[in-house]
Amino acid sequence: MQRQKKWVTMSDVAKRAGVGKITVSRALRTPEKVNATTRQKIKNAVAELGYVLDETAGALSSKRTRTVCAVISTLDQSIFSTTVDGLTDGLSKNRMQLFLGTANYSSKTEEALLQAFMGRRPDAVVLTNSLHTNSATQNLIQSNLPIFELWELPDNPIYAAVGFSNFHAGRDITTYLKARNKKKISFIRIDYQDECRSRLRMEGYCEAIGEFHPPRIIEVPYEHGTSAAEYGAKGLVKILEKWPDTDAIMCANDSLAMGVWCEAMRRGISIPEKIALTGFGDFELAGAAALGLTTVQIDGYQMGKITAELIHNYYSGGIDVPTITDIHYKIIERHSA
Amino acid sequence: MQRQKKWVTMSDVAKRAGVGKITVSRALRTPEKVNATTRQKIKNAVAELGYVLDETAGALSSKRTRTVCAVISTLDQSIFSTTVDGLTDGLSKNRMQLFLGTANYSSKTEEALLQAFMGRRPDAVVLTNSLHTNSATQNLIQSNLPIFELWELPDNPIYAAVGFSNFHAGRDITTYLKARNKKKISFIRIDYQDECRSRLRMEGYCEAIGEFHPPRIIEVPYEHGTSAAEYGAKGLVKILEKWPDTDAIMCANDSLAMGVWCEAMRRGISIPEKIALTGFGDFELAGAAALGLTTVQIDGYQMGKITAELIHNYYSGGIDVPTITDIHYKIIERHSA
DNA sequence: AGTTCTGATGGTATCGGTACCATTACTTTC
DNA sequence: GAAAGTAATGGTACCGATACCATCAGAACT
Repeated sequence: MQRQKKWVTMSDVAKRAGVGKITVSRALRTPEKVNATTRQKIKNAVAELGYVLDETAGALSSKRTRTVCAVISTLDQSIFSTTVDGLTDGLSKNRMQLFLGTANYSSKTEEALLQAFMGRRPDAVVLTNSLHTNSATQNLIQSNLPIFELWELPDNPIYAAVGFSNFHAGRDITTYLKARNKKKISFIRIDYQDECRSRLRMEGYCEAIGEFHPPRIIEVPYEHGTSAAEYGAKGLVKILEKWPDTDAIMCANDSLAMGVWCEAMRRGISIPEKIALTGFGDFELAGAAALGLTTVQIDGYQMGKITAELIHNYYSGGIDVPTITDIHYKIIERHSA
Repeated sequence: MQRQKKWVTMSDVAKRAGVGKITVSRALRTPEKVNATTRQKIKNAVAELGYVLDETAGALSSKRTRTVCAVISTLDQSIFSTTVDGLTDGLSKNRMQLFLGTANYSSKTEEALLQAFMGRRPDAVVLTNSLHTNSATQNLIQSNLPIFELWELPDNPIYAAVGFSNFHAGRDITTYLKARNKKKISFIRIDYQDECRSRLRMEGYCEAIGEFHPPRIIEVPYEHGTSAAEYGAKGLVKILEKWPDTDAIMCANDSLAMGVWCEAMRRGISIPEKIALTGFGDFELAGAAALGLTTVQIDGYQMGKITAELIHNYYSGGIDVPTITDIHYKIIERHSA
């Protein structure tokens, strides 16, 4: 282990510029409150010394860390990655930074992570896991921090939610298939632990199917190491066995759909002629140059960016943070259905 | 804006447990130095008051923030996402947390981000962009912090590198194709700004091709909004025009390969019979249940985890951090080549 | 018995900023 | 012309931990 650099302090800058250190602080935080000449002197001193303001110390005295903690299920192959991009971009515009942690679809891990994050005294907390332990929820409420739940719109957000209705999305894409004269529609999903969003899409499917025909659902519990595409491929096989007259398959996400697609290819089943296929998420592989998959598009980047802005508003005062921010979704019609 | 919660402090805990606050600090940091009875009293007081240690204050006095700043090109559809998962997992084991920022393949943005991150006084910095501005490099060196460059092994790391040789990987997969009796091998890559890794793979390809035949390279500058699959599809078209006798295509990443694959499907070109295809990265879409793509696998999660451990070692003393940590890569043979 | 060592604990200064209040000079208002 | 207001700056007391040194009791050694 090597020695830490001796950082230049604000007092050093103040001495060099011939002013009080509080004036240096003001020149950096609220330049408009400092005379232009003084400001220039300080600016020069900062540049000459290579001074970088210590946010750590600032946080302690101002009781604002300008940090946000986000707990994500996982980033790997994940719909949340663009949201994190949006968050970091949006936050850095307001001199804020993001602490990131991954909870692996486990609300127990999420709880432990949140505990550790509380020690960082964040100004806000962002969650993408949909289910939390009781204890975690209690701690979050008691922290009195603005908590943002993303990628769904729960009935009772802890503080605020930014997302869309997975239920409605599932319902609408089912309706889309019915409108295209599909008679027998099956649904595939992976059942992740502590995760309810794909179930909500499924419930939307059930509602839209209604009396049309008995629901045809393939649900597989998630096992570590198995890829979504694999579940999709196996799902198709099961569907062909159980319900050979299926003419449309809805997948709870695009990766599943990719598995279905490839398995169909291997078996010489043409999509969409024999079976129509839809996904969810509009991943890269769904694009026209790739599978050309009809799917549901959600602007995850925007969701992150909006959340960052809401956090900023919360601390700027004046503007109330809405409990629910619906960013909507869009059905993207492509070749597969 | 609402009022912040009044946090419980260490003094509150000390009062409640009937000890000095320094003993509380010790009980939490180095429990073995505190008598078991005292420790229990403190533990009770902590639980009763719901105390969470303020790392912000601890950082100021100990001059160790227990944070790491990572600048990533992007997380969206990115090879870096598993690395970030590995980093956060590895760090949280040692009570450290990750600050994340995205630089969008621009070294200018990276420089600005690093400047902001320096204000957080991190204990280490992790970079995945391969190219940095001069000024950023200078500042990093002067910071005297351990800097970790990932996903390549540069000749002169700023401090240390954890990764593998993209050059060798590109060379080896070319050799793999030659060994399978491929006679005319083309290469496709996207030219990202401030990013050199896929160029290194290409150089590996060139070396392995040698005198075998003149290099056949399709390079397209990246434009925002165009997906890699799209570049792949267009790349195949160009190759068919320029070099109709091509019997193998190497793609600089799996997303490109997906575009090639799908375009080949649409044109009735069979893979691997007519054209063999390889990718890079072993994304989910490459798996056997999906495309069955022969590709190069890199354990990005492990890379992040190892980096977290190196950072821990750096501060634990004793163990020197190696300048180069080669995590190697593996050619995964599947159906496509 | 006197000296030294170890284990357990506490007091005080300090980390590097910002909040809060005070001061000064100069302008504006009635 | 006195009172009040405003712009620019500075002094001092914190924020909530940890570092460093001091203290003290009891064990172990000479």
